[in-house]
Amino acid sequence: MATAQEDLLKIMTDRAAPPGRIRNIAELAKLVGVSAGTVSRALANSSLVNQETRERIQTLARKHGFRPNQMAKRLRIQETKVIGVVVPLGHEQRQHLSDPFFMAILGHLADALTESGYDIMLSRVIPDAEDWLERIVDSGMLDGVLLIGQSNQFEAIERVAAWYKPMVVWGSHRPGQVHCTVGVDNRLGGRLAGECLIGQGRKRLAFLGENVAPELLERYLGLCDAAKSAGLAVPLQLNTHLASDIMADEIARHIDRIGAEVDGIAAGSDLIAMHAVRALADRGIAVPGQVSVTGFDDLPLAEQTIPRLTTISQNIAEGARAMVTALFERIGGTAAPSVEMAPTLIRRDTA
Amino acid sequence: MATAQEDLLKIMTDRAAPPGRIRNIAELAKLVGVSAGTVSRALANSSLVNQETRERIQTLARKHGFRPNQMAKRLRIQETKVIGVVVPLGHEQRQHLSDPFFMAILGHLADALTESGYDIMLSRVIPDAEDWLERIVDSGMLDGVLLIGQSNQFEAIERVAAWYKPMVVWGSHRPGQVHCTVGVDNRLGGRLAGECLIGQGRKRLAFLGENVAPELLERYLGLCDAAKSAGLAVPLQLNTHLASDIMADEIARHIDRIGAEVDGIAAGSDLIAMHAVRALADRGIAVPGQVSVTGFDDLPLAEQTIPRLTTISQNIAEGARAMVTALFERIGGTAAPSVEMAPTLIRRDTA
DNA sequence: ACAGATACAACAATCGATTGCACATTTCGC
DNA sequence: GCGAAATGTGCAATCGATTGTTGTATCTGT
Repeated sequence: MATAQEDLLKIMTDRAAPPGRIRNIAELAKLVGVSAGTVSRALANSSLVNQETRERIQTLARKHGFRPNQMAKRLRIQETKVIGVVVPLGHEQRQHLSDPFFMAILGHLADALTESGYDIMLSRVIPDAEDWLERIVDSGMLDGVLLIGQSNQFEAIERVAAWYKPMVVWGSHRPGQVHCTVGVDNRLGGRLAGECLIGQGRKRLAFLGENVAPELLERYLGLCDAAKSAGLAVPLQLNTHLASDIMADEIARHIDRIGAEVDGIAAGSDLIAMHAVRALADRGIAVPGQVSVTGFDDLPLAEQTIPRLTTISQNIAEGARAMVTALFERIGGTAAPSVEMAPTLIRRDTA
Repeated sequence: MATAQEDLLKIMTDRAAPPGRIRNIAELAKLVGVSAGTVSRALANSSLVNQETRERIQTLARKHGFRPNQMAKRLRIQETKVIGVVVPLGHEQRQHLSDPFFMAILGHLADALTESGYDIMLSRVIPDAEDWLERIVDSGMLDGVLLIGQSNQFEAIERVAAWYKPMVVWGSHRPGQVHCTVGVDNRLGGRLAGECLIGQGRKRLAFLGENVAPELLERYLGLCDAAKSAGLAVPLQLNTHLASDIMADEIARHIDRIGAEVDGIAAGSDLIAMHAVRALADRGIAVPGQVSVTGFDDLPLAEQTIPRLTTISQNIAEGARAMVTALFERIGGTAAPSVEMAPTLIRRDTA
């Protein structure tokens, strides 16, 4: 006696396999009256099989809604047409995948990859295990890997890059590194931000961000460069987490604490800048009247805030294209080099 | 004589397979001196194989950095542990994957799915071919599918849902539909927005959005309900595209055209609302002084704009969880029903 | 009419893992 | 010391497609 649950399951299973449904090439072959090999070739439109038979097979396949199993195909072909897009969250486990910078670049990557017939496998990895990257790269499911950000995993990335070539990383390029990166010159970017602030007559600078991820560290160093050139004191370094929910509070506390000590803030990202502007506005501090603020990234939303964000542009679209191009070259066997793009200052309303 | 290119290729290939590298279970088996089956069981930590042998195999595997090919495993197991997350862009081909609403929900889905040990395959589909969804569902690569939005593909979704059960869709629920949706009551949401505007004394309402996707249409109808109840004229329906770059211009033009005719704007999404506020501010029209604006979605950034957006909250996090829960039930064989969540008004600064 | 070329299609190996079944070796009870 | 149970391992089939090789008609030219 079947239970209601079993009945339901049965119904669902039956539906999932309606009477005429063909599950694999062998079944279709039997139906048509040819061998599996011929069906395979026919579906691939190979000229090795008679035009007439080919069409007969194709229409029958269409009629029954048959599509060859990709898993099997890819196992055989040894090519998956899947690219892994990975966000390592080493130092910042609470950072969310919905981080706007990540999402912006993911969008462009998705566009570029789908156009080339690749699928995207998304992983948000918290590198708890030592071999997190090896596990991804070695899974046999991916033709290549794109890493968004280096986090604090520089060594792990280098280790894998030594033998796994089809991998491109968004981030900073250190001299002598093995892995292929695409990114902007973060130090120059930081310097541009600093020069912009200094150009507005700001003298007491601060950097709002963190110093674990190499990218952000470099931005801070660039800011220091600018301050030094102008004969100003070393800018403050204020740490914030990158998870959007706690970031707001942290920034608010920073603002409360530093108060009038600072008149120019270079934020590590647009998101951080937005929170800072928000916190300043809440306290009646005019931006850019009393304090100037710069962002970093030039996300689409930097233009939509009120006031509009002055920021350092990363040209994310171009960066994504560069990553994909480099990756394809590497999949093809060419040792594509790293790309470093020049950041530009986008002057809007906050500085 | 090898060319430089070939040399490079050779070097890279060699590196990709360092001397001691094990490529499959058979090789490892030979190395250990047991059969492939035993290795497979050992790596799965099966108690069927002697503790000692098991450990020997495991340490050897670790030493050589061997990891079984997932593609082969999944083909055999008939379970992929991959969920497809698909954005159909039927009526709005230019809409970008980086649409903030999509990104927000994707982030939460990614969190929920990775926690349960599933990978995510991302597809941004422009449904040109009739059978786009069949192709995805039938690829044999996915254990289940999550669709973000129905676009104008209601029929295609219904057709597939008739036989493919492990699929959950974010969107509106029409009476009698087969496919399982999770979403808010969009009509009620529209009504709430309308009531909010009317409560501020607004009398000449407009809806900014489009009327092709069922979700947005329902929001407009809800707004109409509110207007009718209050004895006001039928609200204007102003179409905009959803691609962020053209949206800005379109909205600006709408604002220029309707000018003083309208004093309350219910936007179809937070993004649209932000652009509207921006356009109004650019023209010196005070928000909410002269015109009130409501958004829809309650994205994280709705709270970060200045002024903060008054909006209808979708509770995206909860929605994402509901989608994943329903999907898992369906994968397990239970016919999980649709979920309709209640939207709530979040009163901030723009209305 | 016959050697040789051409066109199709079947056969079987292969991709790399999993797993039911059979078989061999201990271990144990009595 | 013998049969039964327990334990551990190997063999071979299987998942579903692709593709090199082989084999058989059919066709071409002379």
